[in-house]
Amino acid sequence: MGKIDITKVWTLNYRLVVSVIGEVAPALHELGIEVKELFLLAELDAHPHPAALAETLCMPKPSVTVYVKRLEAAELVKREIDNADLRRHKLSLTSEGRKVMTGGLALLAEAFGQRLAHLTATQQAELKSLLEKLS
Amino acid sequence: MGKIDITKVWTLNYRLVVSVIGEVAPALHELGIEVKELFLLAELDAHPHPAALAETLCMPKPSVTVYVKRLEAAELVKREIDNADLRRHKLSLTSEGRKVMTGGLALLAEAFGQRLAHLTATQQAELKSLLEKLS
DNA sequence: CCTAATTGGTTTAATAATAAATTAGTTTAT
DNA sequence: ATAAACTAATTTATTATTAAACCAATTAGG
Repeated sequence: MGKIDITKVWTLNYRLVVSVIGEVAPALHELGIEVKELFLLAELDAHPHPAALAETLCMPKPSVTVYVKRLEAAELVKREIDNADLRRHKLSLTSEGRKVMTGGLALLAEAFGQRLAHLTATQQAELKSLLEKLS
Repeated sequence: MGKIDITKVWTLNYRLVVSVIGEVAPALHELGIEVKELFLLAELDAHPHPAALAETLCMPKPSVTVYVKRLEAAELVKREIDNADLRRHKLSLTSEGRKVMTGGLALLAEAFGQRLAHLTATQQAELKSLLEKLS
């Protein structure tokens, strides 16, 4: 069992990710959101404050500001002051926002699922387990 | 063996990718290149024409134009007319460009390798094999 | 209590990325 | 030959992203 080529593994995975994103982007655009906005919506329940979203999504805070502004203008996200800490903005999905998030994740799952379909159920579970160990 | 949650697998993997990129970006910047420029350099031997790079890297052609211009200005890439098809630009790494590419990939391998180190050699090989099936 | 240091978020100013239109060269079919 | 269709790459004009500087609220230490 020789050492694996790290760069090769990286490249395989990176291409997988960018190609799925490229595939899904036009359909998301129909839904009215950008790819990163979907990722933000998807994390909103778990991380309802801009700073936490920036941290989780590995993006700069000003980017979160911009996305949240747009999503708020589109009435997919609601912003309130957090009474526990008046600096914070407590974000939440509107019901329309939740619908768009669900629909967007379905599109993503469809595109990524087409790739995963090349694996057996056991292999899919194995992949998930390996990725969990990498976190 | 129930069905796996596709979105969960996606999220695990997406975060892995963006966090490795975020980790490597500052070091690459020291080297004088951006992350995507490294990916472009790394594909240059295999795909020496802009259109092929755009296709392989899933990026629009004008982006390739911009990156190649910068890399050429930095003397990391050389551009020639392809005598077999005069519309084409045949790109190649300069010796400095190859050095930078090698150094950049080493930084990437270091960062990604730290994650992979959470897996045994067998698991790493398994991951590689699964990703190959997904291509 | 104050003041300094931190944290949360935004704004501004600048750079990065890209869609749409364009130019240059090639191929195909008369 | 030559017009039409096609392919490679670039340019232009616009939008997206972000670093740096900022303001407001909070917390920690005298």
